[in-house]
Amino acid sequence: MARRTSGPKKKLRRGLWSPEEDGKLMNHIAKYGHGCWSSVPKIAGLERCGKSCRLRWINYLKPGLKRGAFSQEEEDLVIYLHSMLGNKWSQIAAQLPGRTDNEVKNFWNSHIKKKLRQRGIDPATHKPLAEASSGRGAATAASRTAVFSDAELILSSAGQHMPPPLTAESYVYSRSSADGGASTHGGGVSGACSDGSMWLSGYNQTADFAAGYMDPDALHFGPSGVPAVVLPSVSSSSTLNSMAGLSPAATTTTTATDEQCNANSSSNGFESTLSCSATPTIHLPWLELGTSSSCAAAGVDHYGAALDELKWSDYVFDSYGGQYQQGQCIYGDSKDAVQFDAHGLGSWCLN
DNA sequence: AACTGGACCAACCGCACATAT
DNA sequence: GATATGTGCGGTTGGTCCAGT
Repeated sequence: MARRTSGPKKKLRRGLWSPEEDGKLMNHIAKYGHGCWSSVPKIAGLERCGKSCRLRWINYLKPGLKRGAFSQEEEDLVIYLHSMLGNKWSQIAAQLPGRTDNEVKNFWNSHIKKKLRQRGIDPATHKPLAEASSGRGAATAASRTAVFSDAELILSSAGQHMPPPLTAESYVYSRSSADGGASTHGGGVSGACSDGSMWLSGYNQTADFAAGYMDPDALHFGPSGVPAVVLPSVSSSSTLNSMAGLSPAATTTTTATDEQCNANSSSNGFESTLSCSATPTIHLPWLELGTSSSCAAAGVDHYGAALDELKWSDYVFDSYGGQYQQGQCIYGDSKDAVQFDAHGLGSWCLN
């Protein structure tokens, strides 16, 4: 962070970004990478502060971002991760390929909060509202710590910018059998490795790695050679049991089926049953967890926070390897829209 | 048609932390 | 060690859209 003498203060633009500004920023980053954000606006000819450029890039322009509504699986995963991590939006977003912390945060505040309240669940504590309002369930991280004792204690002790370490108690949704069986659900695939660890796939692996969402070092290969994120094997479910114990309706049963990570939602969509082989089946009335998300939830992989370690120039020119969608237009109807070609270099999209 | 209120979301703000000088 | 600067994060704000009246 070299110090620089700032020149005369120039009035900076604020508010929404124009397509022209986006084009300038994308062209600049495609050519030079962002390097030092404070210098980006000057070099790129933008009347914005570096911070604003960084935000615009991260939240809107960066390749690989998903736009549009959250899927049910994503929603379930957000709820689960929030129950474990609290308002650690960046960590939550790291588990949702293509989603940004800002997007997750907005989605939480505008959709999920309301949804949970309608179901009588305090979105801050993930406890039933009555209990949450009785004092014991004050909306604090401390209360969550009490609920998710062993896992949460470790999570909360982790540095703010560091992904939490994994413990057996942290990820208790699935204990895989050793047969390496796989199941598909909602576009995702999960299964068990011979060492008892869990694999999960279903994302666009190339793009995800390129964007830094997943660490290739964390890969195992599932059946058919599908690269998958390896999740730690688990042998206990104390945390989930404690979660289940929060609700009078919570029950645990044991299933002896070979089904991997089944999930059944009751007809009213209020109660979900997670069922993994040789695993206690956990009913979480206040968590509507879908199948893939239940497995994905188990994969709060600590590699996700490597997300932004990669600079644009790194993943465009090294990792991306020309995998970025050719001809993708940020502004579909704009003549000024920028495309990224196979080498991640910007070009103008003329419609 | 005009107004109002709520929902949604992009962007800003303030703070904490890391690091160079 | 003190200070300045850069970066990242979470909270908040404000603009836009849309349905309801």
